Amino acid sequence: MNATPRVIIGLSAVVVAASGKGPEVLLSGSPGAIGLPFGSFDPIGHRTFELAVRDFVTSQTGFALGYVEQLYTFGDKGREAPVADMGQSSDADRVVSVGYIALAGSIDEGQRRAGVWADWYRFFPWEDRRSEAGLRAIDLLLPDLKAWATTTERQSRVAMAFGLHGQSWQESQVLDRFELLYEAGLVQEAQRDRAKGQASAAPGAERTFVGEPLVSDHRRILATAMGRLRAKIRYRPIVFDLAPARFTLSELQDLVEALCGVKLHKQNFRRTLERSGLVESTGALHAETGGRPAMLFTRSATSRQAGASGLSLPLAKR
Amino acid sequence: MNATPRVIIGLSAVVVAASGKGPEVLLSGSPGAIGLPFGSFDPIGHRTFELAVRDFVTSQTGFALGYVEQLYTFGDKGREAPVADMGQSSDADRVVSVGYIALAGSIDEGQRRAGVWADWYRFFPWEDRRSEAGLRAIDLLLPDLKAWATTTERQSRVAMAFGLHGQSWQESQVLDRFELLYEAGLVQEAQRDRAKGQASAAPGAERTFVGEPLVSDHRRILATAMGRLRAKIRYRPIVFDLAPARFTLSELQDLVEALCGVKLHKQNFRRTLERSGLVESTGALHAETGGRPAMLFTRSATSRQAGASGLSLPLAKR
DNA sequence: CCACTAATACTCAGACTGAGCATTAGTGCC
DNA sequence: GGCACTAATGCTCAGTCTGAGTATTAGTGG
Repeated sequence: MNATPRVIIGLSAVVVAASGKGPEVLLSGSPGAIGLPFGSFDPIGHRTFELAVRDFVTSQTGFALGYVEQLYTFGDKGREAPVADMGQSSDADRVVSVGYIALAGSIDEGQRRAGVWADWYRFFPWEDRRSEAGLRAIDLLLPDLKAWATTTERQSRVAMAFGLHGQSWQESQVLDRFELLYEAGLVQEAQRDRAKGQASAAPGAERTFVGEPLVSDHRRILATAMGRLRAKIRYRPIVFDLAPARFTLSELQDLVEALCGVKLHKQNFRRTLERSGLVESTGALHAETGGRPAMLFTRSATSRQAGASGLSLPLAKR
Repeated sequence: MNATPRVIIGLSAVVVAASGKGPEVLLSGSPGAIGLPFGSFDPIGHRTFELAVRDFVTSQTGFALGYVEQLYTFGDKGREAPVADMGQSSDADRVVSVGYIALAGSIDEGQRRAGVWADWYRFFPWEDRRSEAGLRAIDLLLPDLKAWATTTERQSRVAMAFGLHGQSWQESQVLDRFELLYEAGLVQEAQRDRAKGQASAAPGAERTFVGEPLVSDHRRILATAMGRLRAKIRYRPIVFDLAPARFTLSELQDLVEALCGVKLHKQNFRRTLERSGLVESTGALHAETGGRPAMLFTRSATSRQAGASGLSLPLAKR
């Protein structure tokens, strides 16, 4: 009975913060083996997972987390962490990781420098459709994806995920896109996991991949987090956990655009936002843009109620 | 190192099927200790959780599952299964359970009799707002809830969850409502867990609870499943995994109403459904209702594509 | 006082939604 | 065969929401 391998529960956290430039995630690890912050779950010490996550993130990075939410539990054999990473585990152990997303709010330069933060689009260049660079990333991938899509089922999946053939781009399908790229062997993790499976690490055709890899299945966890966050913006007032206490509507829009990787229609965004009752104007103005000064807003009391609704995302054409 | 308690991963499955009457879930256990089907995860034998779930449900009940989706991983100390349930585990072990929802499609009488199925509203009478009985269940709970809601924060949570004070009832907030009732001590599990914590099982004031309890935290898992399913109906064509291959629009509407526990506006339901392109008419008619015969429909090819959208739910007034 | 830049205001048409009224095609009875 | 009855299906109308523009305003820096 003791011969049965133990199950180790790892907790991984996608800690998201918004700096001036856009969404950033907290990383840990050494160059070449970068990953999300993680810790293993102590069955004695911790009453709930969520408390454990708050605990280890704070002790590892000094950050106190605000909003925390469980994402998904990942247990696929062959995609888990290289065993060496997990401290006291042994070869026979099975690592299961429970992924969490945590919002660290808006951070200042000091806090930013205290941790290792990275723009999340470094790992998912194709998810940023605000810039030419992101659109180019997709153009780079498409030929290979199309070559891989030999069946109509695959073709349809590619079309839906990447918004081809008149399908619209769904910003929250981050995981679908990543899994497609993984299956098609177009992200580095796929090659790594296959090599592990075959034991003989055939070097294979050296190719350059689009987007940086992460340790273990952490890029998959990050994709899950991005997708969840992007979806949740639409039905829960969750942006405000990333925005500063006072903001102009343009700043809020920039934040939402950065998170969702799309451009929004300015006037319509402001219209639905004001109607929603989620924000209320402080009297103050903010005059540092060189144009007409903007009204500063705060989230309203109703936006804090459990069950408050989210934002609508009026896309800008093109 | 062997003194550290092991972590046991339990898998629980909410297997949903639609019989003629409405949504039913598969149960296991003996009278007085009814729960969801569950099995423990074998770290060696199973490559992924999902495969493990399919495996143990099929071996325990003979059912082949269709759609399977991970719900949530529950790990709170104090709400987990009584240790005796888990077979070979010992007292010191920590049980973590990964909940899944599975759709078993539409079942016939034979299949129905082969397993122990129960209308899910037995456990959540207040979730069924189609009938007077369900509305009465809420009336029974409200006085106690209001008595419990001593702070404005609690009052606001109650109002949002149960659609008080002009808030609208959100059919997918099943878990919020259940957790509120748990916190307020209005479901039997709350009393049970408290007694466990205090070791001295004080009998307390014997009260009658609304809705039947389940073993461990299985009612919470079921609530999560119901909420997920109800929410997902709106954005994925998931009803069709519960509906028979051919159905009339009224039958489909009845199914949706049963799942969501609300009444829908007939003409508007049919209108949005036909516009959505999710169904297509077979030529056949179905004339057994005593009225004008209804057209039989099937789900369309596009409804099977990954990324297809869900149904809109036009509520009927009152 | 002027040019410039964002922010904010206003408008309009088309699509979608909630509600209700009207028509139709079966069944079963006389 | 005709009639009452019952669902299913069809149609209409007003109000709201959304996409897309055009227009105006209040600062800043010469």
